[in-house]
Amino acid sequence: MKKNVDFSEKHKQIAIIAKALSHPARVYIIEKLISLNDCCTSGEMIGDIPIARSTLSQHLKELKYAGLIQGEIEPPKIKYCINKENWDKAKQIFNELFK
Amino acid sequence: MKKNVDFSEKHKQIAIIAKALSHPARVYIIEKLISLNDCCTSGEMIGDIPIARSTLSQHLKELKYAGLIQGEIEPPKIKYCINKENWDKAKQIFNELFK
DNA sequence: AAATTATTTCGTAATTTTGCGAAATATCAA
DNA sequence: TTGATATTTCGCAAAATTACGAAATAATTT
Repeated sequence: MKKNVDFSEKHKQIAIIAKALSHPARVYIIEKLISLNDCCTSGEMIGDIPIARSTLSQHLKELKYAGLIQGEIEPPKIKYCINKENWDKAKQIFNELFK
Repeated sequence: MKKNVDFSEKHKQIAIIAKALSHPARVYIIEKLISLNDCCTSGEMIGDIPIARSTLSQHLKELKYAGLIQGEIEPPKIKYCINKENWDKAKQIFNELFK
């Protein structure tokens, strides 16, 4: 006997973005990329935060999965950048919520 | 051997608020209270979402703990309301992030 | 080919989150 | 005082998150 209701798509979407921003490491990454207004490697981030490289890598992966960032390979480095399109969508959704 | 760095207070604060909003049930609760521009009991919420009463209660507790809502006892009901002061703070912080 | 550099993936452990139903709590009505 | 109403707390289980170090990958330099 299941209830004939579900969370709305909008509420799910907000939750997904909020979840992506629900760890200080991920907030740091996003703010870094925004404030630089440029891309950045994980090696350039690791010195600022108290976690291991492999853990940082996991957080980058999550942000990528959520669509908020993207990685550009530039051997032997990987430059991470804001995914502007999706970030703008997130912006809209949150500006609406916090209107 | 620990690194001599920590996440900034601001990044931690953003993460805490984002975490509070990282589940569709909690987004639903917040939006409900905002759109009503009024308070609301858990009984008035439960019909709209696919979770048990006890689970809803837990989500309300988390939002209360995060400071985003508050409960006003009006026996035998409890009316939940936005904590306007803290919601406005959250607004500021996120409007800054999504500027 | 071996070493170096930058980063990720793997394996694992500890902790937190999410969820439920049953039982508890508290107030009001009959 | 018994019953009805509204909601929470408890006990538990399943799943997800966070974290680390070791090993793997991939490209370049020596």
